[in-house]
Amino acid sequence: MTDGSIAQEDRRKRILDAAIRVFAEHGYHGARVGDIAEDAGVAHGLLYHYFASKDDVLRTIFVENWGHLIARFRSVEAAVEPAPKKLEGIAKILLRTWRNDPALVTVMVREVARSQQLQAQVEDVREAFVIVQRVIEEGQASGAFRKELDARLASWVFYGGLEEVLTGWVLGQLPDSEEDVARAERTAIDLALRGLSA
Amino acid sequence: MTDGSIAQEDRRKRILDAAIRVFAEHGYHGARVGDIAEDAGVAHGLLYHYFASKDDVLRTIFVENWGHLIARFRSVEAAVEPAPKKLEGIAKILLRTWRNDPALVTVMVREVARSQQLQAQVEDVREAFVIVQRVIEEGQASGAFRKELDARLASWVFYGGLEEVLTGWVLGQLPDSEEDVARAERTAIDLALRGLSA
Amino acid sequence: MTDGSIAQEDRRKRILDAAIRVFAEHGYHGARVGDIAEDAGVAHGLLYHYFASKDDVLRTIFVENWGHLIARFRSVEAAVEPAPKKLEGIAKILLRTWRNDPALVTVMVREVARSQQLQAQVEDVREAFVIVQRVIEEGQASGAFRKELDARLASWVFYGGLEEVLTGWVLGQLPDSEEDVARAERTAIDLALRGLSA
Amino acid sequence: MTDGSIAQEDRRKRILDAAIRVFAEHGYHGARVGDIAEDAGVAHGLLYHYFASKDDVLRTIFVENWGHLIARFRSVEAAVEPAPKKLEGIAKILLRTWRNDPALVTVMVREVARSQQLQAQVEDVREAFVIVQRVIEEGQASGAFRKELDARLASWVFYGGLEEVLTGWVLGQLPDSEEDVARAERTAIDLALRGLSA
DNA sequence: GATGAATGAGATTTCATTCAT
DNA sequence: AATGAATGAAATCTCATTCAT
Repeated sequence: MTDGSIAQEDRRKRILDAAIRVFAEHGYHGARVGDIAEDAGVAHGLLYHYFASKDDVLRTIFVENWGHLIARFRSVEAAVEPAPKKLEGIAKILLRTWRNDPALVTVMVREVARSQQLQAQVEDVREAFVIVQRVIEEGQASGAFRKELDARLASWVFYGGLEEVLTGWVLGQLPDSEEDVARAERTAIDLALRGLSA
Repeated sequence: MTDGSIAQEDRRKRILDAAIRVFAEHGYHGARVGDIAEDAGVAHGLLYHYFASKDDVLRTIFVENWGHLIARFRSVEAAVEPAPKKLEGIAKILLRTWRNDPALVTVMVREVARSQQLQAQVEDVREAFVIVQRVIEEGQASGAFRKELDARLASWVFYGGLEEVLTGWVLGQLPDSEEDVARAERTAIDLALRGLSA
Repeated sequence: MTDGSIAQEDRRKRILDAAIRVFAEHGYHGARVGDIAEDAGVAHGLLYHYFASKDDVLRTIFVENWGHLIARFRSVEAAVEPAPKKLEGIAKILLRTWRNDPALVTVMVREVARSQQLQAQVEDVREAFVIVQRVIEEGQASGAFRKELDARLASWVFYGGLEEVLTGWVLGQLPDSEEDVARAERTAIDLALRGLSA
Repeated sequence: MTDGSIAQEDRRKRILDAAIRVFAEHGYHGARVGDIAEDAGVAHGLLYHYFASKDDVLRTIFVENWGHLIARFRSVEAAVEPAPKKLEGIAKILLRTWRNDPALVTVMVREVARSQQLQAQVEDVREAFVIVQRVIEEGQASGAFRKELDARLASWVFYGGLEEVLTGWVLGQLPDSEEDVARAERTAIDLALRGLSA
C-alpha cells in the first residue's frame, strides 16, 4: 500500500515532468497526449487518472511551479534588507531558474504567461508583479529609488527585461553558459537599479 | 482591369485584416480558417487563393508588418541625433503602434514571438535587437552611455521592458488610455536611459 | 470569323490533347482541371465552354478516338480476306496505335476500359469484342478455326492478350522500341492464330 | 487477453473486408473512408488505428492477397509435372479466385492494376509474370512448347487473356455461373496451350 | 470567346477523451 | 491502477464548377 502510493506519486510526477519536456519542445498545441505518455513511459489513458485533461496538465505545471517561485519572491520581500538588494534577489531567482530547469522556464514563458487557456491564472502571475511593485515602492519610501516613477509600470518594465532574457535563452538566441547567465544577471540588475535609483 | 486589381487587393487585405482580428481574439490555434473567412466576408476557399495555408497567413501578417516596423527603426537609427534620442524614438514607435492597431500588436506579441511555425522568422525579429544594440553602442562610443554594459544584453532587456508593457495592455492588465500610453512611454524611456547613462 | 472558328477548333483540340497527356501522366483522379488548362495554355474556365465537366472531357476523348478505332476494325472485317488475316489486321491496328500515340492508349487502357465513370461507354467497348467474335465465327465457318471453341470467350481472351501487352508498355514493363513492337505483334498474333486454328 | 487479441484481429480483418467490398462497388476514389468504417461497423477513426491512410488500406489489400496468389503459383511451379499442366494449374487458380471472392478480384483488377499509388507494387505483380515465363521456358526446354516464341511476351499475352475474362465478369459482360467459369477455364487454357505447343 | 477570382461541398485525417477489460 | 482499442467532433485543405467582367 505504501509502495502503491509511492509508485502512484512517482507516476504522476513522471507524467508532469514528461509534459514539461514535451510542451517545451513542441509547444502546448504541438504536444500530443500520447507523446507525453510515451515520454513518461505510461499508457496515455493513465494520464486521465491523474489529470482531468491535457489542459489540466498545463495548469498543474503552472500552479505547482509558480507557487514555488512566488514563495521565494515572498521570502525575499520579507527579508530585512534594503529594497535594491531585494530586487536583486528577485532577479537572481528568476534568471537562475533557467539553468536549473530550462524546459520548465520555456513552458512558463512560452505557453503559460501569454496563453489563452490559462486566463484564470493571469491573476496568479499578477502576484509576482505586485511583489516587485511593493519592493519598488518600499525603495521609493526609503529614498533609494526615485519617487517620480510609476511603481506599477516600473515593475512591468523590470519584469519584462528579465523575461526577455529568458526568452533569448529559450529561443537559443542568447548564449547561456554559466558565465553568460552571470553576466546577464549583472547587466539586467545594474540597468534596472541604476534606472530606478534616486 | 484596374478595378479588378483593386478589388483583388481589397480581398487579400480584408482577409489579412480579418485574420489579425481573429488571431488576436482566439489565438492562432483557436482561430478557425472559417472564422477568418467569415469575418472577412468571403468564402473560406478564397483564403487558399491568396495564401498557401493558415500558417502562411500568420507568416504574412508578421512579415508585412514587421517590415514596416523595422523600416521605421532604421530611419530613426539613420537620423542625425544623439543616441539617447534615437532610443527614445524607437520606444515611441513600438509603444504607439499599440494605439494604432491593438489587434496587430496582440498577434505579434502573443502568436509570433513564441510560435514554433515562425522560427524561420526569428532572424527577422533579431534585426530589431541588432538595431537597438547598435544605437546603444553608438551611445557608448559617444560617451552618453556606460561602456561597461554589454550592449547586446542591454538591447534585450530594453526591448523586453517595452514588450512587457505591450503585453500588459494586451492582457488588459495595464490601463491604456491615451494618457496612460504617454505615461508608460515616459516611464519606460526614463528607466532605460537612466539605466544606461554614464 | 473563319479565323475565329479555326481558332475555336484549335482551342478545343488543344484542350483535348492536353487532357490526354495529363490523364495519362496523373490518371483521371490525379489530374486537375487546372493542370489540363495549363498544359493547353488556356484559362481553366474556358474548358467549361467546350465541355460540360471534367468527366465529359474523358468521355469525349473516348468517344472520338474509339470511333476511329472501331471504324478501322470494321473496314478490316469488311475486307475480302480469310479470317486469320483479318484477326491479324485487328491486332496490328491495336498494337500500332501505341507507337502513334502512347498517351492516348494509356488513357484508353487505364482510365476508360475499366472506369466507373464511363459505364455508359461499356456498350461501345463491347462493339470491338463483337467484331472480333464475328471474325472468329467466320473463321470457324470457313474451317480455318476450331469449331469447339466458344467464339465469344475466345474474343475476350484474344483482346485481353493484346491489351496486356499495351499495359506492359504503359507501365514501362515491356520494351517498346520499333523492333520490340514488331516482335510483340508477331508473338501475339502467332499465339492467337495457332491457338485458334483447326 | 486472448479474447482481446482475437477481437483486435477481428476488427482489422473486418475493416479490410469492408474496404474490399466498398472499393469494389465504388472504386477507390469513389469510396469514402466513412463508407468503409460504416460497412465494417466501426468508427472511422479506428481505421487509422490499424492503417496509416486510406491508401495504406488498398496497399494492404493488395499485398496480403497477392502474396497468397503468388504462393500458390509458386507451389504449382515447384510441382513435378509437365509445363502445360503447370500452366493449366496457374490459370485455374487465377480464374477460380473469382468464384471465391468476386469483390477482391474486382479490386485487384480495377484498382490495383492501374493505380498510381501502387506503382511501387508493380514489382510484385511482375513476379507473377516471371513465374509464368519460367514455366513457359521450362516447356520450351522440354520440347512441349515452341522455341521460337518469346517466353516473356507470351507470359504477358497468356496472363492478359485470363485477366480479361476476369474483367468481363467484373463488368458483368460475361456470364459467370459455375458452368460458365468452367467453360472459360477450358477455353482459355485450350487456346493458350495450343498456341504455345510445338 | 476568354479569364481567373470566387464559391462551397466534401473528404481525409488528427487526436483528446472514454471505457471495457 | 493501468492499458490501449475505440470513438467521433472538428479542422484544414482541395478542387470542380460558376460567373462577373
